[in-house]
Amino acid sequence: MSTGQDYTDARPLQVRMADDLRRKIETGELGQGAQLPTYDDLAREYLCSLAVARKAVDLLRQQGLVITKQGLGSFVRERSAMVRHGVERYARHHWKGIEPATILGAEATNQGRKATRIIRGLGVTPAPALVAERLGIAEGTDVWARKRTTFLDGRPNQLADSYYPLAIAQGTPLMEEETGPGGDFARLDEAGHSPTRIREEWHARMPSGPERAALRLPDGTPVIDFIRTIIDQSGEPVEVMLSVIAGDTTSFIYEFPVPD
Amino acid sequence: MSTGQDYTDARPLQVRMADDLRRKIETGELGQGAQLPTYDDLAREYLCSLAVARKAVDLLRQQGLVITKQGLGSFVRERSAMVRHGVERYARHHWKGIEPATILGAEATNQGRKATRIIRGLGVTPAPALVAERLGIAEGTDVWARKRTTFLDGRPNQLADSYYPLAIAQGTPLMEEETGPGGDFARLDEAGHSPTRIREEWHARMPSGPERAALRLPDGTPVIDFIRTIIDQSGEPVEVMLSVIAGDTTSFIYEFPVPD
DNA sequence: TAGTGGTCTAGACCACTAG
DNA sequence: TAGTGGTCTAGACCACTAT
Repeated sequence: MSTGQDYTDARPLQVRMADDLRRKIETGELGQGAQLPTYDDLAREYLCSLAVARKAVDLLRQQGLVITKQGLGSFVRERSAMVRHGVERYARHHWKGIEPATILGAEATNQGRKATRIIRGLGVTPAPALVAERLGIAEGTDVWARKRTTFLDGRPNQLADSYYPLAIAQGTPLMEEETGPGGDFARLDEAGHSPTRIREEWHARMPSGPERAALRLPDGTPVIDFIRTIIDQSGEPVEVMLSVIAGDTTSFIYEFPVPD
Repeated sequence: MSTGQDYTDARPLQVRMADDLRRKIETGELGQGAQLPTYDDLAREYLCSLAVARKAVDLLRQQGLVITKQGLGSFVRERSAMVRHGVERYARHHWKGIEPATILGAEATNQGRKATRIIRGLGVTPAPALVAERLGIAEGTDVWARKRTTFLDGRPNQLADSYYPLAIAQGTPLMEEETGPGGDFARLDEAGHSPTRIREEWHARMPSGPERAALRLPDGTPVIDFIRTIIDQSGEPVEVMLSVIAGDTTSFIYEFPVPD
């Protein structure tokens, strides 16, 4: 066969084609950004129908290796620059220092990126179950919600919804669009609830259709379901953030002592 | 139209069908494990070809919402039980206590799961770049590698490759198949390199074909690329573990104080 | 306009499962 | 055996991009 395939290989043709292409990508024969053969070329080369050639490329798209552009072609996906989220991003001096900034803003700047954000919603809402559990209140209790989308260098990378007990947010800039220098951490601190401990819980999953659209995710890109709880000096949970984070532009680093 | 679709909806039919099905899953009309309509049913209902019905279900598979079983049907995917990895799993008393166990073993037992593992490889190997950087040695320097696959309740959930500087592993049970009670943490401790700090770095991505096969991952399941560095009492890195973790059975929890 | 990927049809035949 | 999903063919036509 012209492809050099072992004819005893019983795998479906579309899988063999995908593996051949994947090998070329991994060896660098097809470098980042390089154009793949067109569907027509693949169909000719492998003596198959267009549908099969398409399916082969689809398999690679689902692995996040390839992107397709209508009218242009299929291309080896380029690795996105990642923001690294470290424990250090929460350090007091970032939000309580000489020139206090938001957590994300300071971190992005440190890594040469630009963070922006829009407010998607602001108001009283019944606490979702995940929030209620962590705030120690009944599901459906009214809480203050602050929903926003954050962007890195113009690309959306996070759908972040923060929830505060009403008694804590009441009368503070947490209820405003702009929370001011130091962001929510500084405002909680001023309100007598100094952020003292952080709990982060997460797992990875594939995005739903609407999430893919909202985060403008390429094919084959997972998201992180992320829950952050801020705990104050008396051990009280004062904010729960539910966040969906674009998986291709985000990495995390934790460093901590071995517990006893 | 029989489906109640707005005829001005310009989205492709396959997408509308997928969204209809997704809505039924999210509202619970199609509960976990419930069978979806067959491709034939869908094609009849939406007056489309089988290929389009198939594509609609494919979209949901890629989101991890649906699994298909040849000869049986398509089903709403059931949420897998997750192991929660917390900072506490590294606690000294787990590997240095009365009845020392492996980190993973102790954690699984606590959560009512059963952890097993096989050794995939054991021997001297040139250090990969990711390892060399973190051990502070030149890429390609010989190190001791210990590659294993871990299982939870019989399902593979992690491809974990640990690398040790030769001088540290030499003459210790780290070179054996069985590292004994307390695992590698206890052996490092005995060798004068007490695990003192942990650094964990990770991001999410889609698995390659071989990884999907090795971890027996359903469609639409991401993996976590996970790098763990163990640092001893003098600040020296003594082990780097490169791991690929099944995303659908793993969640993480970190809790830590806000740094100054 | 030519060339690319995207959607869709109308089939054929194979592989697997349950009864 | 009947019914399901999986692979594949051989087209048609649309949407988008570059020139």
